[in-house]
Amino acid sequence: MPEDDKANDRNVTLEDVARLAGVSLATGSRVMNGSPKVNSDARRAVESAIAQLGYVPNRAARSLMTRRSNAIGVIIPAPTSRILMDPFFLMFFSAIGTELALHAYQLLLVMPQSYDEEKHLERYLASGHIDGIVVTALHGDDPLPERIAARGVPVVVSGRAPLGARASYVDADCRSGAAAATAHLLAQGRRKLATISGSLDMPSAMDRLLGFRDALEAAGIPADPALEAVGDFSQQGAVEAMNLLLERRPDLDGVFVASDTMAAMAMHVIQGSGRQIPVDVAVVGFDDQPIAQTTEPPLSSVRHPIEAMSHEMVRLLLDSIEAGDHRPRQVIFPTELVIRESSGGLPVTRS
Amino acid sequence: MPEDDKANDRNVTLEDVARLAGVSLATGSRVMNGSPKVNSDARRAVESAIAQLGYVPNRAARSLMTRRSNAIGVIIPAPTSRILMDPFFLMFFSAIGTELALHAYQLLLVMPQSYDEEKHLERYLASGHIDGIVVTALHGDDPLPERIAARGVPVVVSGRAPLGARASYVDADCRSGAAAATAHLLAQGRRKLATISGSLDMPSAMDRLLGFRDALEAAGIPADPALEAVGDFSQQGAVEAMNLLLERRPDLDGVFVASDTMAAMAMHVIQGSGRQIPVDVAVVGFDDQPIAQTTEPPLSSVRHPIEAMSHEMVRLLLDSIEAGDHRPRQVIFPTELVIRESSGGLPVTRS
DNA sequence: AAGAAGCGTGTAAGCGCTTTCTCAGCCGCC
DNA sequence: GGCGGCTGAGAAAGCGCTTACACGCTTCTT
Repeated sequence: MPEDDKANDRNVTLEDVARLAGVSLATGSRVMNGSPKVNSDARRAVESAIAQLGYVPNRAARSLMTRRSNAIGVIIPAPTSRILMDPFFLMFFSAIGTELALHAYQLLLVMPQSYDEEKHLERYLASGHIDGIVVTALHGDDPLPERIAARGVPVVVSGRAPLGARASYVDADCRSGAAAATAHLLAQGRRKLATISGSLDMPSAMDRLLGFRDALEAAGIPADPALEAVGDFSQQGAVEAMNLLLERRPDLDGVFVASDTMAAMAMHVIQGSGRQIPVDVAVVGFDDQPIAQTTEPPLSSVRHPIEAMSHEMVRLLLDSIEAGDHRPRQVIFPTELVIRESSGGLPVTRS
Repeated sequence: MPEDDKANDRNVTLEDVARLAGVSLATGSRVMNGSPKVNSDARRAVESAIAQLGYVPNRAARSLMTRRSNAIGVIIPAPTSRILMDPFFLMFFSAIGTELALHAYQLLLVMPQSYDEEKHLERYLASGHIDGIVVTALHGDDPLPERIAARGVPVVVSGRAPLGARASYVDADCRSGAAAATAHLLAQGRRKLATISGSLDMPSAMDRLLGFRDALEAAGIPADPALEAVGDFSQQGAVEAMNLLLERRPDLDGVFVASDTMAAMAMHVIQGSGRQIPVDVAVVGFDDQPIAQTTEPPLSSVRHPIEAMSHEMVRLLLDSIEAGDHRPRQVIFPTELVIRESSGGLPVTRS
């Protein structure tokens, strides 16, 4: 109570602003919405009144009129999913959230498991509380995006959307990236290449595996199933997969791992077995997350632009919302191989 | 367009429900809000109309009247913060979100970095768009909780709140937990105990270090600064810290690590150095996350009830919101030592 | 010089809901 | 049998905002 301008009983309303600026409510509203048909004197008066009063528009009232919530929902899969534990997600949330805030949209976290029935979730999503939806970490052919899109709510999927879904998606060209990483290992003279993949029911995991095979095939090296192990994007899965690979093919000389998080664990296993990286075994990861720069030795990795992709997802969504154009679009971002010491390539000069 | 009940131009409103049920709007509203003064016949009629029409109340309209948003904001620190990468956070979000959904509240993610000025953030938080706020991962004495509380918005801090802040907090008794873990190592006959701590500007990290020291002191063992290393709750920090400890005191026989994520990494370093766990070095972690059960050997850890704590946070917040009682409260949860193989204690029987 | 056209502004209608106020109907009471 | 008290339900007033519409003023047209 003493020092602060303490919660006023009533918040400042647009009417207060208009009164102070000496204009009508309508003009005040027009200024707030950047309408072009308002005299610059009036605009300035309103703007200064807004600043002076610290006016923040009431979203509820605005929503009621515009039939928009200015909120987009991010659906996150069950927490039991080990994929969710990947730091990748936090970066993703954060990029999406930051971009949304720029457009004065709110980010709502939606947890499907808190709805007892799927119907409830769908109904909630379609009830106008959310202007658009981001769906992540889809397993296989989840029907949710299609269902939501069918109800007229814009949806954008992170990663490839299930075939035939009326949803946009943004993805990285994982397959090419994986192929490039593998080709890079081959170019270092490695011939016994293994891979640790993610859960194969996720398109992104499958793409990375296919890219790995592509590169081997292009080099005329026959595929060896014993050199392919499934991690599930979890740390423990990676440890198990790496142990399995070393046991099955002790003479392997290179590994392509489908995520940096898993790659870091695989490196520890390799080193724990007495092998040197990259001398005995070369390693390339995927995602180019911060951890890639701090492993010992630093980890070569395939970078996909999380920020740019997140921004693109937001752009697609807002476009769709604001233009009312709900045709699905696909955007694929190129990946880039970042070579560090772990793959035995030329170390990049430190920047 | 073909198969679905497609987005109707107009959503179902309470008026539609009331008409179908043959009652007035007011009665419909009373049923929605569980008012006791409504005849059971009328109530049933309304309820069946709601089910039949799939009515979902319009939050905006409701907010406008009640001056509540039925949303609570979770403030997440900068993504650059390495702490944020800990899976702990996802579990935390998920527990909070699930609990909120039960109470028909929404979870809003708020990212401070997307506000160009601190003023904007505060103004936004205080403008009635959010009924209550959860603040996490505070570094040192962040003034934010106090500022927000001063504006009359209920705040609950995860972990100890800065001294003097008018905010509630929920924390685990980390100090006792750490002491118990350390005492357990001592009870195994270990005498050269090291610790890897978190960033010491975080109360929870400091508490764990203090608990470690408490137990040593209680056992009459002099503190040895060379046996204390600071990780920063990151994987890489843990690797560096463990390497440092082994270099400084090659004969150490036990380590207490302030998080399981770090402990898992420390275990790899220990094993990579040719030492056996628990024979040569016993390890105890903190958090009892899923990873503790899948390390090799399984990791002893200090469990704090994330779910229960998250629920308590939500409870405090909703109490405060609904009762209008903004007096700060503190709730401390006890921790529990979970003994697995890594500490050399008796292995628990597999369940 | 009178009407068309355009610009900037104000007036007022509502968005879908909650809640106060009012009142009809019914009980039991003296 | 008239009256207070009680219960349940309806009418209506907004909550703070956007926006269609109307309107006065200036600037062109022919």
